[in-house]
Amino acid sequence: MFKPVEEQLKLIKKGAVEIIQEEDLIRKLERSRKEGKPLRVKAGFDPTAPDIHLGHTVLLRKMKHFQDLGHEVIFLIGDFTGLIGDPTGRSATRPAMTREEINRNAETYKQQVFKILDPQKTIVDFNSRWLGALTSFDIIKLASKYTVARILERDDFTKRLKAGLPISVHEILYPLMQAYDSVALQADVELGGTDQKFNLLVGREIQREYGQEPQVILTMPLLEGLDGVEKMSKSLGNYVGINEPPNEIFGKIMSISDDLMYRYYELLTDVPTEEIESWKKLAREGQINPRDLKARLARMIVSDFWGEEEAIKAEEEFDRVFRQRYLPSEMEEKFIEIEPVSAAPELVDIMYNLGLVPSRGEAKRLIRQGGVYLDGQRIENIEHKIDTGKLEQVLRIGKRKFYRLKLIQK
RNA sequence: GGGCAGGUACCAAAGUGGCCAAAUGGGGCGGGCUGUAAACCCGCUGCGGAAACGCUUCGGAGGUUCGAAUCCUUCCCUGCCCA
Repeated sequence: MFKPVEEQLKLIKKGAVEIIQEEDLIRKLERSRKEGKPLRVKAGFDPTAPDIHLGHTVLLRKMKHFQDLGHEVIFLIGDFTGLIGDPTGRSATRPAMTREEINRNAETYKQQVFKILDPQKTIVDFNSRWLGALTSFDIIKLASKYTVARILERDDFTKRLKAGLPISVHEILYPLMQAYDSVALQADVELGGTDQKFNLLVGREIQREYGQEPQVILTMPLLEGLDGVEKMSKSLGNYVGINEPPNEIFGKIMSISDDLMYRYYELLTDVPTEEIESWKKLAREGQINPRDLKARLARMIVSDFWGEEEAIKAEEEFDRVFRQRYLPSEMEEKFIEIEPVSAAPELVDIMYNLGLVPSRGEAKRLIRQGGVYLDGQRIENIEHKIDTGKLEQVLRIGKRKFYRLKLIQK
């Protein structure tokens, strides 16, 4: 049933940053093979942001590898810990989520992750199931198993402490809660980004405290966002959501730097590392245009989530709009009602009233800076009035936003 | 509980009675260059106004003053030291 340990290990290690301890993993794999019992592999996700982006898929792809090897993968939704808020990055107090919201987010989550994971083989669980059932007594008992000094070793905390930023008591509890998840699930392996290393390690210690064999931890690199510097995250706005329309995904991938492109190949596709390296060389020598490599990457990523056909369509559309400078094949339609007698409306008002810009000032700014076009004609005058004789015209704002304006005579 | 230092725009951070819609950097947006690259260069970045200018902003509330981000009172929040 299970492949030889050596072979499994090779797939597991692909792309991983660190495995602690590798010997433990080998031992667990050997035992699992001998007893015909799959390993329990856990990875936790925050329910407050059910929008999965490419950054998450690095981890999901690793989970998939374990599934393919026949192991039991637990997709853990941290609905309880989510209420505490992960100490990484201090956001404002989170509003308490209702059960319905959590369920709804969980559904959204599932629908998205199953684009990568095998739904038949994935166990979805919620940590409120056991964390919510802990009594104060249980929590104190749990808290007694770790020391403040050790918690404060954590890099985020050290930094915040040094910078004079607040750390709330409940945040100190966060790693312990996450660690307890591993106890409750009797996890053999826990996966996470490199930023999770600390939390994952606490899991090992706490499991030991509760008389369990410590889990093996495997960390995956954090995917850089579109800017190529910060890690991909929704709040930084440098992300590609897997639910985004094919054209969007394609366009976003095309806008990344060449260096980042190779990184994405590495972490988001199954293209072997050696091949990526050889492309790099060919591109440097001018034998391939990096643009073509990038288009290929974009196509691969789009087809992961939307299928081959959509990917090809997205590429065609991209070429059409940005290489050949044609209009997009589909544009959002906006309707404008015109009073027959009154004067023609100003473009600024139209942009503002349709909600395309946040204020009239912004609309004027865009026009002054030459970023607004009507039917391909750059508009220079901020007092420009639209031609009411044309019942349909194309409004372009900046490089990417196109709208089909339709006038309706009242 | 006591003492001290702070809270400024999306973020960081200057500003300590009028010249402050508030320096500077980052981010964002627009333009240029291009491969919709990246890097780089230029511009913009509270709201209204063509402009002049007006209006609303500097933790909250109140006050002093012709005039407050700046001074006073009070409340809330954060950090440090002491207990």
